[in-house]
Amino acid sequence: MCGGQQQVGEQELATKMLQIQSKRFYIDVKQNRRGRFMKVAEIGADGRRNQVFLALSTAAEFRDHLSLFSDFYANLGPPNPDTLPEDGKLKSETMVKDNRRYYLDLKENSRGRFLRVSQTIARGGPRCQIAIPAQGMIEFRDALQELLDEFGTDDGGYKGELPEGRHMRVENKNFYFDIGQNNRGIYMRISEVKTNFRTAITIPEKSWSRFRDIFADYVDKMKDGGEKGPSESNK
DNA sequence: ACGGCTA
Repeated sequence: MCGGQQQVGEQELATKMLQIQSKRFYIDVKQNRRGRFMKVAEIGADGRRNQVFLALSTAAEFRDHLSLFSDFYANLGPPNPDTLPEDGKLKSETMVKDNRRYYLDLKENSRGRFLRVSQTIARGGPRCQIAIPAQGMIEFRDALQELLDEFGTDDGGYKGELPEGRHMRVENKNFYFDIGQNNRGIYMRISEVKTNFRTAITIPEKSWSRFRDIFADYVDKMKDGGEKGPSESNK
C-alpha cells in the first residue's frame, strides 16, 4: 500500500519541492474520491525514494508536532552518546488517522539528528518511512504550512454526515442498508431481517464501486437471457 | 556529502 504507483482517478493539486542537505522532498497535495491528502516523498542522494501519505487533517497535526520537535531540538545540548537512550529516540509522538498510525521520532545516530516519520497500515505491509534532517524541520514545517494555507485542513471525506439508511422489501424479504463509520473507515451494513432470523454483511466503502460493477455485470448477463449465466463471469 | 539498527 505504501508503494509507488499513481492511482487512477487521482489528481494532483499542488506540489512543492524542498532541498534539505543531500535530500529532496516533494510534498504533493492530491485528491481522489476519498478526499484530499498529501504525499511526502523523500529522494535520497542515491535516487532512492521513500514516501508517506497524510490526510490534510493529519498534515496539520504533523505541522504542529514539527514546531514542537524543532523547539525541543533547538534546546538540545551537543550530541552526547553517553546520555542517548538505548533506542536513539530523543522525543516521540504518534498520530492516528483511520487505520493508519504514524510514529514521529526525533532520533540521533553517528550521522546526527533526524526526525523519522513512519507510517504503518494494518500489519505486514511494506514499511513507509522518511527521515528529515533535524536542521530542516523548520523549513519542512513552513512548506507544509504554505500548502495548508492554500488547501485548508479539511480532508473532504464524509465527516459526521453519513447518508441515511434505507429499507428495501423484495418478495418476502426485508433488507436494510445502514451506513456507518468506525476506526477503519466507512462501511455499509446490509441486513436481511426476518422474524426470528437476522443476517448481515459489512462492506467497506472503498469497495462499493466494485460491488456495483459486479452487480451491473450480472444484470447485463441476465438480460440477454440464455446460455451465458453469471457462472461464466470470471475469466 | 551524506544517512538514518523492528512494528
